[in-house]
Amino acid sequence: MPPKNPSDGQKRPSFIEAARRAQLIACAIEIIATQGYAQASLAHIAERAGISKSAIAYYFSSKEELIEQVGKEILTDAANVIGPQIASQPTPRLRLHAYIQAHVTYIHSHLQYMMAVMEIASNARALSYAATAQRPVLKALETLLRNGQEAGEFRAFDPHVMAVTIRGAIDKLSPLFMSEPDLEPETYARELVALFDRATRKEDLP
Amino acid sequence: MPPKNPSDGQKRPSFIEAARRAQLIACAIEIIATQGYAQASLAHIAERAGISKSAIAYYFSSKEELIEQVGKEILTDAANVIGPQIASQPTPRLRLHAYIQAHVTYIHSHLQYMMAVMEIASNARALSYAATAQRPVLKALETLLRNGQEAGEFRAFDPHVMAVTIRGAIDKLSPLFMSEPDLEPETYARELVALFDRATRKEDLP
Amino acid sequence: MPPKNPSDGQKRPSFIEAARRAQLIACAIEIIATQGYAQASLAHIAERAGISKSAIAYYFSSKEELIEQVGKEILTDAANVIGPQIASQPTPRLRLHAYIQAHVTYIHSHLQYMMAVMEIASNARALSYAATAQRPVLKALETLLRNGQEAGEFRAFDPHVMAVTIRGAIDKLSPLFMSEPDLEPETYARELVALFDRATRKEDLP
Amino acid sequence: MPPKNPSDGQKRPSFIEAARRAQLIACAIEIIATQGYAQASLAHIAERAGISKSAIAYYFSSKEELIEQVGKEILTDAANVIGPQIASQPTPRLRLHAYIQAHVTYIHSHLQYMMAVMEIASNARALSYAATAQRPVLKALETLLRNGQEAGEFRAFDPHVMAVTIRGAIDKLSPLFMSEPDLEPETYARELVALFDRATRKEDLP
DNA sequence: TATGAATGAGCATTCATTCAT
DNA sequence: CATGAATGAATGCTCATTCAT
Repeated sequence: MPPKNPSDGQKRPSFIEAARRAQLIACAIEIIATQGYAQASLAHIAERAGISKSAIAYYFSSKEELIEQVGKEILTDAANVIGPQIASQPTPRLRLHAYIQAHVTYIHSHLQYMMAVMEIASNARALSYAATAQRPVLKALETLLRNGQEAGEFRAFDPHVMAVTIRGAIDKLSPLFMSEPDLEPETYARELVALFDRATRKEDLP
Repeated sequence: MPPKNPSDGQKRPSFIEAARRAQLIACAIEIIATQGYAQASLAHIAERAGISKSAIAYYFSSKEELIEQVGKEILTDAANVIGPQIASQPTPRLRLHAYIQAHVTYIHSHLQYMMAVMEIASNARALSYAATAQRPVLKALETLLRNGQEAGEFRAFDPHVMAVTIRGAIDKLSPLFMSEPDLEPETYARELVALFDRATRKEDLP
Repeated sequence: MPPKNPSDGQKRPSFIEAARRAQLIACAIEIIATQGYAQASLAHIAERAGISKSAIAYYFSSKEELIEQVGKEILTDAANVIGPQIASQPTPRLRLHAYIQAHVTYIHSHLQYMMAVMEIASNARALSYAATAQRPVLKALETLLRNGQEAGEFRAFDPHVMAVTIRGAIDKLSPLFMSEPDLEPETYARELVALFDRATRKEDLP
Repeated sequence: MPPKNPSDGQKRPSFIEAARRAQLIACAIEIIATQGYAQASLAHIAERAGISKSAIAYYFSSKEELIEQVGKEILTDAANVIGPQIASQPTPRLRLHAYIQAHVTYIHSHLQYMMAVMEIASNARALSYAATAQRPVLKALETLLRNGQEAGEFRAFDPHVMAVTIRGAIDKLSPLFMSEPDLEPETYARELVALFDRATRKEDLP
């Protein structure tokens, strides 16, 4: 039962263990993304990983934990890549542009991950974090928008409505890129930035 | 929208059949919307309908068919209600306003139906129509937008991007109204109309 | 799902259902008694009954319910047979004799049932009724003994200790008859009655 | 009775082995007694012992052997404590009194051990010794009783029946003290001695 | 028209055991 | 001396489906 003391100081987390966990998470992502959450049984995941069902139990105390790790893995990576791109921008308006731009780029290049995380979000009603993880994301976006309004860059829209709509546009990206693989993300991002720039900007801005 | 009550005990064999089908569809919607797709087993549906599990097989050749009928029922009703409201508008721009307005209103007043259809869409990957049903909807919206551009009402955006984004905003409505029951649909609709009006309109329009 | 409304008025409980339930209970008893509680998996029970595992689920909502029914079935029958024999006696002393006599006879002739119920009692820590069912039995015996003391038939012993000891003697019967099949129950009963008669009776009685 | 603490780091290979074995046996007893036989998986035992599951295999060839050792350990200790107390008595009648008295006292002060051994006896049907271990105990008690009869101290009862009944009374003690922790063992012992003294003694004795 | 009965496949999980290191 | 890694078997349970009546 290795996953006892994850921070044990000296003892390295047993390289092979980390590898297996990563492998299993990767297999789970693959299956969820390509065949749907319903097909992501431990048996299927184990089969794809080429190990036995019980080996999964050896690394994850339950299926729920595995799925949670999958979600965390993906969302953490996304946040690490996208976050800095937004934060590096000097003004709210540019941050909004970066917000959209970064999301489009990341989603296009991590399609499988994104499909997986969306499958999990919609199917894992039982999983606690699935529902809760979305709120802070929305709140952060609302804050960005409100800052823009206070800075005089944005017009007087309802930040909640605007934030929800932007998230709606972003959440459409995964299935979109999935069903239209030839879609160019750069073009799409430019269009989307323009769209929300017009939707948010003050009348008298250039 | 409630299934016609089978009060009239006439001999017509197709009547009772239609009633039963409607009843089963209604029960399925209820369960899917309130308890999630995973809970919508034939056993649960039959139990709620007060009939035997095998009776379902009599009216629907498989669970898949039942779920498909549920989807069709809901989407047909929505189209019947929303469609005319859009069509009655004289110009593309007003049609877009009506498009958004009608969707917000309909979704807010048919939350259960909408939740059910979204549950189905995300969980029933096997169902063929789930993916395909979305295409014509999107195409119609794109046509509306293109008409507006041709009529000189809209600016030169990519109709595909815009259509997807509008659909994204609309698809967010069900979970939104679900988690924030006090949200006023009129206010939300007004904001959303304003948002996309700015996103679409020509610079030199008032 | 037949086990819904057990008292439905007209509708007979579907003869075949009663038969299957009885058959499954009988098979469970057999396995538990002969091979031990640990071997009484649904798979084994189904195999012995010649049906599929899922058929068990059709008649019993869970394994726990099946086991509970087994326990109830046995204890009810035992109470129905033994109870009247005790109650028919005019005095506490004779009731005690009948108590012992009836238990020895019943257990000897229902060895399998008794083995099963004891297996269940010791292994089913989780099953609620297992532990609780023993208390009233003991309390009833204590009352019998106390009545005998008040009637002047018994000496001044602690009824609790005596009751526990009598139950201890009775609980030994099943494994005893099991391991010594040639033991004559009549002789054993006579000895046991004599034992507890001396243990309970007043000095000055004949 | 606590496992000898392996404080002395000497080289003798058998010492550390004995310590580990004792430790594992102690952990097994704790778990079996407090959580039941069903919870006594090797994983749980290893966890409580703070070692790995596979280390158990190093000291015990199988789970069965471990459990057998647990049983032997407990029964040996009990025999060592109780045996001399009985043997020290000069007459069969006093030996019987000591037999009961010593058992009550030992069981009350070693409740956990006794609970463990009873759990094992009822759950580990596969273990050969479980059934066989009881026979010599019973035979010894029968001999004691027969000696008393031959010495003219006891009346002419069936020694087998009496022995089984006395064992029945003793086997009831563990669950009794468990469910009624305030029960005074001295009082209980006195009552039980009196009970069986009357059950065994000759009529004409004082 | 409707049901009760039954099934086989699949599910997540637990367990004692084995083996290379 | 001890562990981490892995497994196959088994368990209780759910489900959509089938079939005779």
